[in-house]
Amino acid sequence: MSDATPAKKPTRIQLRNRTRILDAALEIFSQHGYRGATLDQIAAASGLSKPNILYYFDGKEDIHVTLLNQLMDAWLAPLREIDPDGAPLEEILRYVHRKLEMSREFPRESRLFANEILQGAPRIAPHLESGLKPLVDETATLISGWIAEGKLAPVDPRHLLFSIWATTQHYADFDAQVRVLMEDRPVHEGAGQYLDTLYRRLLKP
Amino acid sequence: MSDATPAKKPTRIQLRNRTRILDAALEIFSQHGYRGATLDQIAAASGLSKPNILYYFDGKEDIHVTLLNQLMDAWLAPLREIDPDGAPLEEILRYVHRKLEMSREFPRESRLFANEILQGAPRIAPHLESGLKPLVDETATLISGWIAEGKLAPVDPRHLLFSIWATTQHYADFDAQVRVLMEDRPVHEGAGQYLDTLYRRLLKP
DNA sequence: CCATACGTTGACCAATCGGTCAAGAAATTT
DNA sequence: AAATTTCTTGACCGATTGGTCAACGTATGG
Repeated sequence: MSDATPAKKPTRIQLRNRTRILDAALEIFSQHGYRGATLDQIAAASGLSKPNILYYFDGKEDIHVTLLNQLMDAWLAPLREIDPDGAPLEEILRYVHRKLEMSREFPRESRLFANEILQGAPRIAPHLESGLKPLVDETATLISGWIAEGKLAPVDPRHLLFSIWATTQHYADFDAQVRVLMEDRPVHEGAGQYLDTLYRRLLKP
Repeated sequence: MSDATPAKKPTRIQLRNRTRILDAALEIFSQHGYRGATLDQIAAASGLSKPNILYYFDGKEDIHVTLLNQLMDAWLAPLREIDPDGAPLEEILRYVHRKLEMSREFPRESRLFANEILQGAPRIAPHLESGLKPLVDETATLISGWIAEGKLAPVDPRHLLFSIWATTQHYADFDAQVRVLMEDRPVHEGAGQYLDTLYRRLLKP
């Protein structure tokens, strides 16, 4: 986006170290939030010195913003993959399972996002407005069309999306609570089956 | 609970100031998280000086723990009010609406809780184990009984509770996102109607 | 009205924070 | 292998943090 620097050619070392830093930062930020994370923690987790980290990024906020930018793309991808020409119910269910899978595979990303929204989205608000909102509007129109054609039971498309996000991301964001309450039970399998039932019964015309 | 101090008689002033501090702290903690909140912010918000705050509480963590303790009670109350002798579907739906109402009326408490769980529940874990878990086990047994009697459609009771928490608390915890996507639309009314439909269709035998 | 406990605060402190800098170590180019 | 760019870091800095303390008000009961 705002790439003012020409940034001619990223060295092997640059690429490797930037990746290391971002991975360590994702771990720390998602665990402690923006304010709770410290550069020293990120330095320790990445195996680099603090000044060295500041050599690759302009500062703490720069690292955080970079992470959020990367995150938004991955976050929106599943929504983009909903096929307007597919079978409506199956398309929605595929989206649900995809989101649930992301909660299991990328819990740190989910928590990073949750932290940011919880604090009022101070750094990601522009992305919500310019990236997420148009896509949600578009998807809502698509779903409304499906409903009008009688291919889905009538529900508010936006609240439907909210509930899908809430129920799937819950397993990543509230993992600490889920783990206490589920003890040794297998969580993911049960969740997949439950959510499938939930949205199938809701949406079947 | 762990009231080691005799604490003979709380003065009028003590009660008033402790309340002030806790209210201010709830505002600050829920907005910035534990680490993001500062005693100076809490002092400013409560209208007291920082040393005065330390006169009423042993420290930052003491304030936070006190808030979480108060919160757990309020959090469990609706779950306790599910009537084993009531009509199953209506009891669950009443619980859903009650939780949604709490998200609207006490969003700060919801966000405080979400923050704590997101960080791995470092300070509230004991309460989850000793307070929430037994109650959830009990409720799960109750719901399983209702299902066995054919009064509810068969679903995993624990995942059902997770989805209720997730969908209702979402409107408080992700308010920043919801507000962007809903613009001027009335959020709460639509949410109530949507969730009613969602859980009615899921649970109707 | 005064003694004693309660309440309040400005000034201060050690620790930690994000960030700087100069100087040296490794690569890379010539 | 010399020159030049890239990479790395120990030492340091000002600002902020949670918390302390001595001194000063203020309520209250005898």
